[in-house]
Amino acid sequence: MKIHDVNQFRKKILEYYRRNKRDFPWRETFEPWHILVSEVMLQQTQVQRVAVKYPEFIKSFFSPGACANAPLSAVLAKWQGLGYNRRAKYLKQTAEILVAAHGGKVPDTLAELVRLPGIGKNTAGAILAFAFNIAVPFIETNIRAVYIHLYFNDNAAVHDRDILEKIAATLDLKNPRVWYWALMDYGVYLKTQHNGLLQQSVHYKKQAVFKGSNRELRGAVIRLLLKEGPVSAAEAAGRLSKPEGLTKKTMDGLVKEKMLEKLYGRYMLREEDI
DNA sequence: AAGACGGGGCT
DNA sequence: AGCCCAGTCTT
Repeated sequence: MKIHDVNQFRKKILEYYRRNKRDFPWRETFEPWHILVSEVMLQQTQVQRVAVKYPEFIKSFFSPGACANAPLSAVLAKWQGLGYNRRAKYLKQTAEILVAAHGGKVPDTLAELVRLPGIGKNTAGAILAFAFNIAVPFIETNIRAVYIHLYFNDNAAVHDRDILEKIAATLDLKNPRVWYWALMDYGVYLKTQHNGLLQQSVHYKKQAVFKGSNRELRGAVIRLLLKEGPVSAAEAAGRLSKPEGLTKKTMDGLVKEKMLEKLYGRYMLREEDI
């Protein structure tokens, strides 16, 4: 189905939303730091998993100051289960910048937000909409599905730049917060009804296999370091082989990739860093 | 433009 | 065995 009338399109989305709104903890607050935290957590991570971790994380790091002052290991510990651990590092760095350069507050302009580590144009747009009710076009996987289905249904190679044009043309300037919530909820629904919507995007790409990868090993090593403190490669190998069920080939990365050294450096998990 | 970057749930 | 997840950063 193709939609040519903006009002018809808006009505369709908002009507669905009125009846099927999803409730999440981060939709019960407009507090910018809390919104920012939720948006970083939600990058490439299912809402159901974030819904479990978010409240506890917010309790521990209620303000940018609380996050900035905490050791990275503490932030990482609360992050476990969400994946992509560098986001926890970005979040702490962002908190430090907010304290040092923004009076401990989240800025309300796109230009300032995208300068923060781990915050790109899409997350920045989401923060502006959900924290400040400021309307800027941004794209995200569920929104992408909506526009592909309703505006580019017969196009097998849709570019985000063309979707963004439609997003701009249909933007709700009065209440972007509700509009984007509605778009996302409708996108989730559409994806249950139609297969392969996202494959119509030229930006679609398959993920590399996780099992047996360095990513799998890194995740396991981080968990071990957070639990046990600094260890040698030999100790790590001994502790990981059984409980984590890693293959020998995967474990070789500990030595070959100098995995421990890299992770100690990246996440400051040596004795002297803590 | 392509890869790196976690981990879990669902089919 | 794949597919996908409220993406960002680096090369």
